[in-house]
Amino acid sequence: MKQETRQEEIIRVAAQLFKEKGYSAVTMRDLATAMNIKAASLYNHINSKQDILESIIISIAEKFTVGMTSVLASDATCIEKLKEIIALHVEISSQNIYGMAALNHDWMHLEAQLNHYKKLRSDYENDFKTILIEGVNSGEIIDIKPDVMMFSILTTLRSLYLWIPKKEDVNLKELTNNLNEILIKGVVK
Amino acid sequence: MKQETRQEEIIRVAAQLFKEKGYSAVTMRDLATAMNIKAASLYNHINSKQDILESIIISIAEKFTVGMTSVLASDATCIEKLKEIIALHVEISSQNIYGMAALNHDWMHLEAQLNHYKKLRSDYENDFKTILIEGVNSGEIIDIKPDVMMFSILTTLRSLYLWIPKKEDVNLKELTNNLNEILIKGVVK
DNA sequence: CAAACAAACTAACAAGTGTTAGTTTGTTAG
DNA sequence: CTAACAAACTAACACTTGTTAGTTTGTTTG
Repeated sequence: MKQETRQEEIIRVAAQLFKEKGYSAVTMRDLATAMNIKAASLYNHINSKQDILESIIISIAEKFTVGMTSVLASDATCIEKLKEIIALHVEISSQNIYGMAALNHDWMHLEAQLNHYKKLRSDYENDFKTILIEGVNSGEIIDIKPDVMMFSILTTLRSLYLWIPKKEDVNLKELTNNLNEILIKGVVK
Repeated sequence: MKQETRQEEIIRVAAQLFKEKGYSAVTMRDLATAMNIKAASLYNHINSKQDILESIIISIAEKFTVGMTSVLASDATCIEKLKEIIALHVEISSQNIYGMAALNHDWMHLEAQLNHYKKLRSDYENDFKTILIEGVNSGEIIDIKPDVMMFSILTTLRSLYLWIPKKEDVNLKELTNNLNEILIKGVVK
């Protein structure tokens, strides 16, 4: 277990605060209080409030990009690729609960990195859609607008952070299995 | 078509701004600029920034409560009740796209009405879960944790505002049908 | 011991915040 | 015409914001 630097600690605590109130509503004094120091002291470790947001969001967004690249590379069936994506979201969300909140709620407050983030996101969505379209063409998947399917599945996966149990891995495996059932086969018996 | 009062106009424009940047990041001067007046002039029509947020969120939350009450009253099957809930979300979301953004992102910035909102939300979720549990008991619905099913379906429905087409009603009917398929029967063929 | 460093501090700033007070303007009703 | 009113304005307030400058404190290293 690598020791956390003071900077990483600040970013981690900031993400927790961002989850509760959002980036804009969290002040540097709030963050300092949570760290038990004064606001000015934060600047010994970080460059700006904006930098904190960038660190949180971009690092997670890039994890998704890496994960999607590996899903695309596999020669699994479309349904299996979907399951891999579901597992990817459960994995990343469970390990970055607070960061996922910032990614979902506060990406629009990015400045220098806004376009970078947007590109990562739209590439990800395009890859996702491509997988679905292949499934439709091969007959694996129902012939409904891929946009709607992607939206439906992806918004559920993106909201996992709101809901995921911080408990043991057992529950995460079970959650993944349940999501596989629900998102792919639906809820009807 | 009832004429919109100046106050309603301010609240409508505020909701649009809130959708883009969130409640905290929108200043009264931003809102005033969007209305082509000075910030102080807003206060001839509204009491406070907080009041605007309350108007937006509570009015929509209560629409959902009313809708759920009517779903519960029907003697339809569980699957049909689910479809009614889906239709309810498409209806309310399409008519309150900006307001839904505030409801989803900024409810935590409510002050006096925070507890009221939370109660409406948890009652709604309990009613939703009750419907699912009935479906599981009657064998209509797969036997997976109702919490996970509710979470999965409800987060998709709650995010509709991000995605709904502002186009014609035809598309809304089609969207509703597609969501019925995807959320209930899944995407697999 | 002395030098170096990490990490805290106090004090302050310029800009921005929601909001109030009091006033002006133009339109509507008696 | 005048009284009433809706709706805008200017000016200002007390407070909060992110951030900088310069300093102090305690620990680690040569």
